[in-house]
Amino acid sequence: MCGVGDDAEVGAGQRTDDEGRQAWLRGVAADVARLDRSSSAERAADILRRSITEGALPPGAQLSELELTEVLEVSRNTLREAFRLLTHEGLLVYKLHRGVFVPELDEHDVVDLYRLRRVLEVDVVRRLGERDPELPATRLEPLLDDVEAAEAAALAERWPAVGTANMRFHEHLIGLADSARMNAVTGRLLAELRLVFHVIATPQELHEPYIARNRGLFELLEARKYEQAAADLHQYLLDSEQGLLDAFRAH
Amino acid sequence: MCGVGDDAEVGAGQRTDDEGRQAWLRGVAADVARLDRSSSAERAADILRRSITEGALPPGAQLSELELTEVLEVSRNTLREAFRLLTHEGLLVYKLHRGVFVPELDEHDVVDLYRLRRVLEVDVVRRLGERDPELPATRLEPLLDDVEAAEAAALAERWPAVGTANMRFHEHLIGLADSARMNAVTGRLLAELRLVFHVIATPQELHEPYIARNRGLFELLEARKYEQAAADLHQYLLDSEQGLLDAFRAH
DNA sequence: ACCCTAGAGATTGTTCAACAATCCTGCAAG
DNA sequence: CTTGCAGGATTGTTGAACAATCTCTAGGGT
Repeated sequence: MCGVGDDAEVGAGQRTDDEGRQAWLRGVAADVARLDRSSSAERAADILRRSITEGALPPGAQLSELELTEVLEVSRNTLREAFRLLTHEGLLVYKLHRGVFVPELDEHDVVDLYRLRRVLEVDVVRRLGERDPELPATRLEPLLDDVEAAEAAALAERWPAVGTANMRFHEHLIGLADSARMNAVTGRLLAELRLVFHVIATPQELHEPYIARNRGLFELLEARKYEQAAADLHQYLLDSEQGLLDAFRAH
Repeated sequence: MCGVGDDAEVGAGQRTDDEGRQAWLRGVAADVARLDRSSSAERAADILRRSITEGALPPGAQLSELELTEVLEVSRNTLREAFRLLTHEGLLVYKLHRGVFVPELDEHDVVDLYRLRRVLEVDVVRRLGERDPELPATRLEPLLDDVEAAEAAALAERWPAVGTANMRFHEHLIGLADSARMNAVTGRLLAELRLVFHVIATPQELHEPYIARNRGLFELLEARKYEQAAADLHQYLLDSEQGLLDAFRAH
């Protein structure tokens, strides 16, 4: 999920026939990379990642090496490699000679995370207008999918699912910039944010207001009103930050 | 260098006597942390990091496990842990079942890196004006130190040293935002950029023009002309990017 | 009753040796 | 020229062992 297929980057720009072939090649390459990845360590990391992001391992929890080697059926060395992977995604922290823990983020971290979010997301949207080939409509499709997924999950009152759909929306938003490094930063950023969500008791109030705002944002992008979209997004993120901080102070 | 002493953050603001003591305590704590940290793995990573940033290990080079365990006198597992550390700093890349390599960045990467640089640095400078307590003059001292270091190194015609001083300048610039995550992102970003410098044959033309511009930037900050500083910095980074790309195309 | 110190037990940090899986090289066959 | 197949080298993973450090508890001193 983090840095597997980043080095493909084919230098496009040929006949449409070749382009189709290139796309197919990239697809296959991505599939292969997904199958034969570092296996044990990454597989263990995948399981732990899900446990953390889904809240099974709450912030503050310690991860015992001995215990997890038995559960995950990997050796201690491999497990420690998985720990390192997650550490650099911000999902675990090492305390020397004491072990690994799920980090406990505080209000200061929320402010820090949103500072970075605002800078990146607002800039991406604002500069969408200056792109050389006008943004093709197909690029916006993933965003629409996320909006609709959030709306559907809200109808079913599955609020955690709403949260992940909202996050995917912002991930895809950053993706429009075609910047591998922005994607990486955003990936880690949202992972940390997810950590914050789990100490909040009321997921509904936290996520529900932003379903409609995401759709509004999508429509502005579709209409190519990038400046207004950027302004909206800026206020959106300020509100979201404030909501999180308020929920935090309610312990 | 990446995630060791991030959790210190002493809540400053006392009498000058206490402040001196606090600073001293922090210094000692940092030294201790530097000594007894994860030891083997981080120590090995330090050596490798220097070898890479100083160009002894050029982009494209493969790092053999067997060879390095003998040179660094650590076990293979510890060495692999060091590899992981450097991988997430962007100084190494893993290729499954093939080993670790010093990444070879291309023009596309340069564009990507500068895209992110511009967003972050320009935003930091622009928002310096809105801070609650006006920026104390002492916060700018590290920047002045870097400017003077670059000027001194230029007089001695030590161009690589000029490059590192310039980078420190930008690192300290980002530091003014007091954002742990921006600092982390910038650290990795500049490390990757340093990688690019090593494939360039002419360090002088690359670094010299920016010594004076750094001083100009510093003076604008000192005069609290943040908007103009941001505009200057934006153009500065565009020029720097163009210079790098030109040097690149000269093979 | 309180503080400090020492030591036992548990956990992590590191090393070593071995085996399995995969990649690269060169060569022979079609 | 391409394809298929050894053989050697390198990486991926394991398990056991020992050293270093932390935590917790019990005991002595004030």
